[in-house]
Amino acid sequence: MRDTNRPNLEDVAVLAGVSTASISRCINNPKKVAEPTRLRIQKAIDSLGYMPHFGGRALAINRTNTVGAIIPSMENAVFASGLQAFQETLNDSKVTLLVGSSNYNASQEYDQICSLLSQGADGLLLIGKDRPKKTLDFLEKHSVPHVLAWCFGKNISSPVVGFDNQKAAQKIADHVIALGHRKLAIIAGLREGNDRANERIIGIEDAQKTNPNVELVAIEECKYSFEEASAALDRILALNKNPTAIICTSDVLAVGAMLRAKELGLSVPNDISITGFDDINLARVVTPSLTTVRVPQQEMGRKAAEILLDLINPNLGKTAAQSVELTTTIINRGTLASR
Amino acid sequence: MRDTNRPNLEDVAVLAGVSTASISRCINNPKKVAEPTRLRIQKAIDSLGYMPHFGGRALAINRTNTVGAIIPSMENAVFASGLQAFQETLNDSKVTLLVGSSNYNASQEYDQICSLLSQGADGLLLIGKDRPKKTLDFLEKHSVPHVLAWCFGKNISSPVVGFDNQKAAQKIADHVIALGHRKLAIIAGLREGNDRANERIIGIEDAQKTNPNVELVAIEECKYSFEEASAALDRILALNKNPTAIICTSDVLAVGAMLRAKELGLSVPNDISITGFDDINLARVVTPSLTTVRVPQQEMGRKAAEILLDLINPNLGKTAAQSVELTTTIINRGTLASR
DNA sequence: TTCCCGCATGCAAGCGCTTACATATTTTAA
DNA sequence: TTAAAATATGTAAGCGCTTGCATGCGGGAA
Repeated sequence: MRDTNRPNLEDVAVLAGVSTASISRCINNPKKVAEPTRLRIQKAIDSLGYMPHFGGRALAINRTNTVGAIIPSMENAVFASGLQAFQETLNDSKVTLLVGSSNYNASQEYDQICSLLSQGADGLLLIGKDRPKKTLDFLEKHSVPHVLAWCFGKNISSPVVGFDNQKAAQKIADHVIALGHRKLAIIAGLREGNDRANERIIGIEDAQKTNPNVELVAIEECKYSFEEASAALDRILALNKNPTAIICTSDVLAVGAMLRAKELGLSVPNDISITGFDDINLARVVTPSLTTVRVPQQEMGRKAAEILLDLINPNLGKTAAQSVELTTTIINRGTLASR
Repeated sequence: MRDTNRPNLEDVAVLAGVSTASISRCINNPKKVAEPTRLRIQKAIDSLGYMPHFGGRALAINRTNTVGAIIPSMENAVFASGLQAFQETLNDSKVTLLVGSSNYNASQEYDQICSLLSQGADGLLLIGKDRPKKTLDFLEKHSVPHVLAWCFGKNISSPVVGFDNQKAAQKIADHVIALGHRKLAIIAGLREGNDRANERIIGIEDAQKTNPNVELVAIEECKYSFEEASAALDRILALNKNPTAIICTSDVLAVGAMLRAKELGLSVPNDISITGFDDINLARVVTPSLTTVRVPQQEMGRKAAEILLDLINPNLGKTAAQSVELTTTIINRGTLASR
């Protein structure tokens, strides 16, 4: 079904009085075509407003210069700036980014993977390292170039760029404990299919275990929204165990808890300390501002792009794509007091 | 260059013992193929892990079932939930979304448009209505189906779904004035190439003009970041004109100003009132929470998707794609006091 | 029995682009 | 001046998929 509206190589060729091959060369490898011809071709292209047809090219070279990223959610800004950096780095190499979101759901992620690959994605950025065998097999079977981000670990067969969630969580918990807190509670994202949430919880538990006089009075899981975090705080308080600090595995949760604490007339951090995770914009804005864990978002995005590009372009002697571990930093602000 | 890794229709056809045509039909129009055959084909597809090749299909039907959206920025959450709704609505129709960002820059937007169309986008979502003639001509020349969002207006040749920024800004300004404020200042985004910022300023000016005893002491433009808004507030205060209310054309700016006011020991809203625009998450979180203008983000996203889908699928007698005007609401919270 | 109709399937062209190979032209070296 | 090499351009096949048309088959009506 020829689209008469859209000019194709043929049209340009006729107008420029050369063959389609020359046009193609002129576009992809200008030095292979003589100067005067190139000028003539360029003029024809401009006057027709010609744009190469993506599908045609994809078919011919079996490559799309497109990669996909599947993030759990676009809602909270957790992945935004990492993704932005990812995209910018790709753009520098003229690679386009396709974004999908999985809604923290493994089967939706699987569907998105299929969809993005059908779309022709040459490679994929995925968040986290735990996924169902089905997904893993699929990636393997089709030998899909991919990078995992927002996590780290040995013995992962895919290249990874991120940080050790468990250690990072342990670090902030240790910090809280060092300040004298002895009764802690956790508000975390749903662990199901979310290794980051899971590892962060484990990290906090690790910290508790190495300090026998520290008690972990509650672990509440909920979705990443203010409302759910509010409710989680209510549940924790209803236990009457009086934790002095709530360690949240995400800033969104921490802020939700803060909002609720304020409603209840509890002072943060005097009555109760709260810590976050991620250091998104929100953290700077609440009062008092949130003590949290800064995650190297931009660096992850950039690095992940570099690795993925390496993976896709069987490279000019460049070093093979390597996993990289980045570090997190505790950002001390106003929601964590000593006891 | 045959990719031997990836199975194609031929492979499936051989395995299932039918022709490629049947496979194709089975995928696109299952009822055209007999039950037993379909089962056989399905089995072959599954066992091979076959996925249709996007480029091949795009070439054959001249359609990609992909649309592009170009938003000014991913940074602040201004467009996030609108985009999310847009995407979800598209997904329901099995259409994929490609996202680009223009960085509030007309020429970057132009490049993105080219890039997305090259990628085969069947249609485009664009933010705002003012753009250079070059861009307009391009869209026209290639008769690109597109929808504009986040704005409204008569005499726009493209379908639009959004609200009247000028009226909305006038409304909040009127509201501020009705509360007794007589000296106002504005912190706005950069007008250059940003019709929303521009119209919002004009709307505030309109309100001022119809109230002769109201003075507009300063209009400061800056980028959408806390830091820039802080600086803008400093510049306004340095004028020593003592405005009692700062009307900001975005929540990000308002929050930036609030943060700075707090640093300066100014109480909001007692010493100075501040209003925002957009009603993003941030607005609920600051203390006091931000009085702002709620923008029907989700509805815009959804509607825009519906219209775009209409435009792309020359439709089954459905009504032609129509512009729709949505309304904004003033959300009274804690940063606006009466005088 | 004959004829026709509808259904399931196959055949093959063509969508726009790239590229190996062939051909024509120019440059260089001897 | 001539042969060889380098350069510029054209020819045509093929990438994977869809679809109009042709074919074959079985069942009902006459």
